[in-house]
Amino acid sequence: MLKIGEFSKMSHLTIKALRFYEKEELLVPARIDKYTGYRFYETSQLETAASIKAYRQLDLSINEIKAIFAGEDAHAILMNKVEQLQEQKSNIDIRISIIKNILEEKQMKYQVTVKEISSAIVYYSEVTLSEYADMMKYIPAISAEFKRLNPDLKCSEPPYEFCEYLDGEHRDSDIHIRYNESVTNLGNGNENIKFREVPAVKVLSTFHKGSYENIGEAYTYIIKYAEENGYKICGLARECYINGIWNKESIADWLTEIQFPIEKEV
Amino acid sequence: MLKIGEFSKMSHLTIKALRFYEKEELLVPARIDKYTGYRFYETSQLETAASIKAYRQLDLSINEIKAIFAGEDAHAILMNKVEQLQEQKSNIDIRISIIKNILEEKQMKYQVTVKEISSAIVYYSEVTLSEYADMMKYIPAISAEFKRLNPDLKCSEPPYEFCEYLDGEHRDSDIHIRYNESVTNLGNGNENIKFREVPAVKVLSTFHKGSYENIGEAYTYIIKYAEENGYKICGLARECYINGIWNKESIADWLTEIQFPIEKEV
DNA sequence: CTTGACTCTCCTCTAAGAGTATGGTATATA
DNA sequence: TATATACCATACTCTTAGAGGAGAGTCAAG
Repeated sequence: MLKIGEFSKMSHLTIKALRFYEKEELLVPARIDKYTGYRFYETSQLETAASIKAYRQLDLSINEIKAIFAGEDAHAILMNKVEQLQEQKSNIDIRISIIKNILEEKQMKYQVTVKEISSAIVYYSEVTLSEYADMMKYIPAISAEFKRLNPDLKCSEPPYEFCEYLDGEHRDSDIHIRYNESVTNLGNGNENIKFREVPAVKVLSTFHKGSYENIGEAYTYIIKYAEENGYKICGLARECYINGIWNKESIADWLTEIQFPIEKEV
Repeated sequence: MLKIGEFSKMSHLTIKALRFYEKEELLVPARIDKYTGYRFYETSQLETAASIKAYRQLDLSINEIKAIFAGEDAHAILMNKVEQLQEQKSNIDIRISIIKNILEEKQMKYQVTVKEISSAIVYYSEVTLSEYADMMKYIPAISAEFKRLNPDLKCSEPPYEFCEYLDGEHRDSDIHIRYNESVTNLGNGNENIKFREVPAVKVLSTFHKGSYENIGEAYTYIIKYAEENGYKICGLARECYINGIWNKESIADWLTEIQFPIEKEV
């Protein structure tokens, strides 16, 4: 009979771990002294101890080991574990790729995140602007027309409004855009204003601060980021206006989120 | 000013996470109502929220993010993180390889673990046996001679005794072996009994149960295991006698540990 | 005034032990 | 026999990054 310290040395498991395994009923001492509470192990229990240690080194949880000891299909459990490990590995690969990407850039002006956007009902309107600056006249006009047609229809809270650029390329004139704003229900449209449901989607998101002049950088960055980290863009970018001339005096305070729908992580 | 629920929706962070980030002083609401305790955020804080989210997706800890926000060298932190992730990945690779190895075997008779053996002083004796069965006469004789030479020298508790096979191949006769037993101090030797210090080493370990007849299986298994999982064997195998004829009647209860020194995980 | 939607704080829970405090036990020595 | 030391016991807290829930206060609409 071995006291816990001796058994600990022979099994190369810590005393803490041995006591813990007893509590978990994974490795119960052969005898426990009734009066002193001292635990006594048999050398034959070294085998079980070694099994536990081997399984733990494979990253199996205590419960998985218990299941194996209880006679559950060890093969299935191990195959399952391989899958888990593979997935962990591919997650790590993505992270490494992203960090390396950031390190190469030497600066971290843009932080890109993955978000799940849930589906929403929006009213929308398409128009061709002669120049970018017309946007700030166009949006209030659309918004006003929507309100006139649907005086009782509420916009979502918090608001979700975004612009899509339909040309698929950057333009300084004749900019064909679609303005969207999320609402609670379908409403009345006309030739300018229509309704649709935009489906739930994953997006790559980043925030651009300040003037719209150099917002192109954010687009460039996020597109490069997607390419280099294995995300596939599967839709038009959404430009979401959070702060701008309508509520912030200082251009430095303007804030715009850019979202790129993606298919899935590869 | 946005209430926590609104800010949560816009930032795609949970309310729980936002309150947690406040407690950690990572993202403190722009204003907290003195009487109600309600948190109010500014839209401009979405940027910080996005940064936190981006860093979390890269698996940076809260403390690392705090360090970056506090102006510490983000580059260094990220490079450090890449190293961490690489290491995690190679650990996972080893585990996957081992599990696949096990799955191919279809049976799991042997569990292999990695152990750190600390350095020890041993007395040892080398001899050539005409047959394997002579071992059980030889060991008690050595042990007796050691005691005669060193009546006051104690063996380690718990005992650590092992045999090394010096031939580097399996033999049925003329077996050249070295028997070692760990003691607390150097002692008196002679032409049969010598002392040395065996250095600390990592070993692959497995337990063999039952008769010595088919102990070769354990050797085969562990060698194959080492090869297939990138461990490099860097020394003679040690056969450690735990239970045997001297204390167990039933052959089925005999227990032997086999240890293979390894260099490092590749 | 009530209802329902929000929000608050405070508590516990996660995995697998490590660390520490306090007190009992075994054994060797003086 | 008394004690010093090594060992063992239980019980508590701590680790990550929040999630889940209880119970109570707050806000806006009807």
